[in-house]
Amino acid sequence: MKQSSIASLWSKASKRLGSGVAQADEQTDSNSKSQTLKPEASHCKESRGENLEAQNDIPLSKEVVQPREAGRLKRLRKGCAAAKESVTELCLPKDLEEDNEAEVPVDSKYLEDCANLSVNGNTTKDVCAARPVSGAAKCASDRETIPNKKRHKTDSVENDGVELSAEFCSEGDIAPRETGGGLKGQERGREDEAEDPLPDKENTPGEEQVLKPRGPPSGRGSGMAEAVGGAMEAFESAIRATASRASGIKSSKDGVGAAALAAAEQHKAFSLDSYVTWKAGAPTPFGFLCEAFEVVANTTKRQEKATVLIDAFRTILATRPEDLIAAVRLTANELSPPHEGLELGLGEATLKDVLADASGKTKAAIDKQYQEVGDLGSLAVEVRSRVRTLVTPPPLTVAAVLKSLREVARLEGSKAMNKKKNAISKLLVASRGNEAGYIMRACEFKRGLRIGVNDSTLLTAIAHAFHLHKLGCEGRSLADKLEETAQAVRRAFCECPCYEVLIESLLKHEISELPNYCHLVAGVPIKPMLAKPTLGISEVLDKFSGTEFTCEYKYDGERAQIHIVDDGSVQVYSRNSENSIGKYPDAAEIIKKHLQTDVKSLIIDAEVVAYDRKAGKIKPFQELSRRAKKVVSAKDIKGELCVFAFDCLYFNGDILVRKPLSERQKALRSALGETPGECQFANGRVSSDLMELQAFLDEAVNDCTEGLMVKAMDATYEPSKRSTNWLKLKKDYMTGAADSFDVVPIGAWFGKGKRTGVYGSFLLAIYNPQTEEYQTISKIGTGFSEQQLEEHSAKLREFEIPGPRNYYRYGDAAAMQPEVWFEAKAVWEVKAADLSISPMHQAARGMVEPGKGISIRFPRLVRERDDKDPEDATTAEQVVEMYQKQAVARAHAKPAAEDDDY
DNA sequence: CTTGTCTGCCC
DNA sequence: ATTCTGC
DNA sequence: GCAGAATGGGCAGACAAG
Repeated sequence: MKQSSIASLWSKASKRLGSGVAQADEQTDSNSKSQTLKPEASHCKESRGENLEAQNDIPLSKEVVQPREAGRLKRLRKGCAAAKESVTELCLPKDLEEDNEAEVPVDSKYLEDCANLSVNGNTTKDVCAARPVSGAAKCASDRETIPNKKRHKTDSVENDGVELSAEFCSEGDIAPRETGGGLKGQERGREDEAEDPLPDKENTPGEEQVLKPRGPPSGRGSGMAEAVGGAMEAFESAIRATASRASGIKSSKDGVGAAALAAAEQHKAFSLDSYVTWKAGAPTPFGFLCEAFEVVANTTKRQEKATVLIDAFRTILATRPEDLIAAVRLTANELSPPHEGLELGLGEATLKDVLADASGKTKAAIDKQYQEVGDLGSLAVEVRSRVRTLVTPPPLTVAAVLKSLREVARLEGSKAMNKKKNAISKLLVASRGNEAGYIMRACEFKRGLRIGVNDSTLLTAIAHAFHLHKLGCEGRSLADKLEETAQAVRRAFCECPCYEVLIESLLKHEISELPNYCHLVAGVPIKPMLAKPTLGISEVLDKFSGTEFTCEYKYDGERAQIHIVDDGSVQVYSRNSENSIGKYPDAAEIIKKHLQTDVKSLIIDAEVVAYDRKAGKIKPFQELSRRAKKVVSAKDIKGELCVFAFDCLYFNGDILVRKPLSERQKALRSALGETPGECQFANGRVSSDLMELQAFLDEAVNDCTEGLMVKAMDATYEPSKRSTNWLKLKKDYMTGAADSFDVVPIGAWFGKGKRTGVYGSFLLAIYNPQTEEYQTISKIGTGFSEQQLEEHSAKLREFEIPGPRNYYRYGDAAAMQPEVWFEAKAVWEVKAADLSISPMHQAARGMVEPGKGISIRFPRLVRERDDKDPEDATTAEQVVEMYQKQAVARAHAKPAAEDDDY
């Protein structure tokens, strides 16, 4: 049985159904409606109703849990109550009824997947396969080598294989747990906290005893499903207890001090038994991770979030260390390291389709519910909770979920969307409790998991978990040691941003050896250093007073980290570590051509910019973005470019990241030569004189760049950090220096996540007195404080009209149809960086380019203009004027090569 | 075949 | 990209 | 100040729909 995970069943079913995948898929589609699930049995109704009642008040995450106004909460309740009326049915993919085997979480295919994520020749394979050496880890993992393995496997077959094929109502078991996971659970958590602020070391004894079905399986009956149901309650309570203990920690002003110390104390109370309620060594249940997510999502305290994750990871380390990579991947909300380029290919629209299909509701109904709930995750949980499945597949495991998602990502070709949708439905069908929600969120890569955890927090948790697991809580200054490990792990990840490599190294080797296995190397992109926005030259001088600094042009192109690997090959990586060699083969050639003779390996940081060599001028960003992403031959390349290099991170085996900028600049100049218009060093100047800097900034803007980057000469390169050692200075940050517009909000979209219940974005229009039209110029969604957003939402609600006025001009694409229309009343001042010819927006339509309007780049709200009427809004003519001014400025720019005057 | 929608990734 | 917010 | 989560325009590419 090579692949028996839930996801792989699809392909098996395909084979059964027909000779080819595509054909099978068609059949699946046409059959799916007839595979409708049994309507809920009437005897279940009551309990389900209760369940719903409770659940309505229990959104998945904190954003929804804590609406800022009572009104919003009311709306939410109302929405859910309405939804409750509807009949639901779940349409299962045809093959599911036979999907009753145990999942095999770490099978050979999975190991292959790991191996494919090789970095730098080091595959993950050996490590995945290798057994952890360290003490506690020994107890767990190997089904092959660990003595009690055989028993486990047998159990697993019995439980998963036989029992689950029988029809039974697992929801009955799961439902109360969901209730616990939601609002009631929260209240309970708070009570615990209040009554029992000091943790008792035994960890919620009563509940735990009841809920912990360890030891031999309790017969073939409830099997795995029940075990996991029980387990979820158990680790839920344990995790909550952890969280509430951690919440007692007070942060202190003196740095690492009190908070970290208190947290360190907490770690000593960690008890594996309170978490592990599934079979020792068995695959880590996905529900376990979701429960941790839930608790993490429900606190805003960073320390508390970390503690919960640390406990979860420690548990995995102690029971099934090979699951940690998958758990971390899911927590990081990535399918693979970014440079692997694996994409899910599912977004909001398609996921809503999945929910519509699964619930038997119309898309419109789902839309409406989504609008009220503001989160596809909670929506999925809700949908799943009142659907009864004929057959309940075995519980999901962490490894199986990740594997499924990766398989979804690999699906392509005609009908791919249907296949993807089916695969997701299958996961949803197999989900219990809040799992459906996190499956959904895992699919929303754009938005992330939204539990308040990103790389930085995650890395800390990984570091602490490994430290505690391997080295225990011993030592006098645990907090300091933990912090030390965290720093080492963060640094390792910065230089080698691949969780697979990181975790394997930590599993396989001593923590202290991490730098030997996880370090900067040509061929693996590192996270680029970022800059802080600043409001003006005086702020820059202020921040850098006393330090030497340099100013460089901030070119408006695409960030490119260019690697020369030892074998002479060249790679180009984007700001987000995507491999973009396909888009910039010419940049790679240019760099090759400019290498000095003794360059063996190199990593430079640069901006590639669209360029007109004949005119010797920089072209706008939009030109660059028109390039094909995958150039087949040199003739496909659209437009010339110039590489503006500004940093050097690695040179002939020397890791320069930790050296000061001054030194890195020298290295850069010794590694590369210059040719104007092909390969240049960023135009820079060293000065601390306000007037001189002002002049340089003006020059930069005149030369078609965005402004200046200001960098401390003695600073190291801080990967992925938006450091105050790099400041960016753009004209549009400075009040008065930016283009601003007085615009009229004529429509809006409902907000998601923490903006649930208010509008999330607005459609803005300028006024055209000639045509007497309001013409859209952009949407806007930033620049509001929460309070402003509430106020504006409330005010505009009064101006709501059923449809657009006939004097509104807006694009006819779906994305340009607001969910709500307004009378043209309010006037807002909006700031922007640039104007562009727009395929969507209608401002000054036809006045610059036939059939096209004008739009703005980086729009943000400045303030409301109470003093203006809508007819006083910026006019089409004024927009054209601004656009022309910008175009003329570009036309008059000096050739860039000529100002390289230093 | 063309056209429109969705997604991901640049900024 | 820009911006706001709780820690 | 950090870390996280809201949100923008616009492009290419992949599919779906017609």
